[in-house]
Amino acid sequence: MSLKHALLGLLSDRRASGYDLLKTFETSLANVWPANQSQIYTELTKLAGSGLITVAAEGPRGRKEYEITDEGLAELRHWLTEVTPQRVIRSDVLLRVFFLGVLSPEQARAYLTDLVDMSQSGYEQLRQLHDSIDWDDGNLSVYGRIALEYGLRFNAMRREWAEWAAQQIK
Amino acid sequence: MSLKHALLGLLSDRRASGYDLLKTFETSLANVWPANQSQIYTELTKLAGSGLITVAAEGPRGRKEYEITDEGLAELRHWLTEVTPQRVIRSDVLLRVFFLGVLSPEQARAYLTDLVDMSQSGYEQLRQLHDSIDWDDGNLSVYGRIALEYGLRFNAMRREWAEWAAQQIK
DNA sequence: TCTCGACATGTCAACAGTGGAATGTAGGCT
DNA sequence: AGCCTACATTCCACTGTTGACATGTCGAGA
Repeated sequence: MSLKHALLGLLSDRRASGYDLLKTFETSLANVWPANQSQIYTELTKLAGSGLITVAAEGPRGRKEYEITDEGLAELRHWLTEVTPQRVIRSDVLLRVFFLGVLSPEQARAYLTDLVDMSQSGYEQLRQLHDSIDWDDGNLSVYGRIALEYGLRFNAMRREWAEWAAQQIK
Repeated sequence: MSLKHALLGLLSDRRASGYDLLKTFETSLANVWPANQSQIYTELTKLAGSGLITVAAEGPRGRKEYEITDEGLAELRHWLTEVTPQRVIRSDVLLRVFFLGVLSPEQARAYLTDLVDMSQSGYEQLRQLHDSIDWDDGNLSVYGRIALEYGLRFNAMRREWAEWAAQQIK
């Protein structure tokens, strides 16, 4: 159900078309809640059907600009404040760790050192992104920076863990 | 496709029935790859159909004990060594952060301090689990401890981040 | 002996997510 | 004028996930 709220969240900032939202998902939200084209258009139609958003304007090429309604904003606020977040995150990265015993110690270590690299490059990518944005002191900047900091810390943590883990294998 | 590999992984350690596997998912794998009963039974039937596992024995109450085949083991090894893990993890926790601007600063801060608590209790739960297990030096112990350590570090990281983030809000 | 809880499996509808195909338009460049 | 790219949407088939319902058996203890 989170795609719905991701779209409401983006539309709470500014009105946008499906195409605009698709671009936003490809860039800024790609690391948090990826979504593809078909999913976004389908969800927008559903959201408009239930009155949480409306078509505010139509443009060239059949472009439909959606705008959040009061009802949609209420739903977004409800989700933010009342709905308890999921406690579990499915992680195929970690799932593999449980079964590394079926591999040779060398192969298992290789998996973990690959994770070190993956985390390192993830970190650097986010660092670059961080430096390329000129942060003002608006809401989007404040919360965007907070989310980005999470990504940096997460990758740093995972890197250190994977380094430690590789050493644990005799 | 990871449920498939989770089941293969568990069966690579020892043969088990759907019911056994269900119990394992409820306890040890619940934090990494949750799965419910219907999903597990459906997947086992599919796996048996494609020859990756076989019914090795039948017991009382229609119990079917599954065993991994050589083909299944090969598939598991392939997944562990060749298939590159997903880079993105969907996180509704983090998604909310992007949109905290629609709330008052007090409400936004409350969300973050709730995350502090959630992370803290997650940490303590894992710490208890860690202390309640008597770790030998078998494969399952080695990799189980590594996975658990990940959970501890993750929760610690998230806690510190959420504390820092709450302070960023004016 | 009876009953109840744990054991054990199967099925189905609904929703969420993936990937690809199809279709067409507006505007900028040569 | 013609072409190409970016803009823009819709539909479809398939896979994965959730939750509920249905069904039945074994064994321990009252």
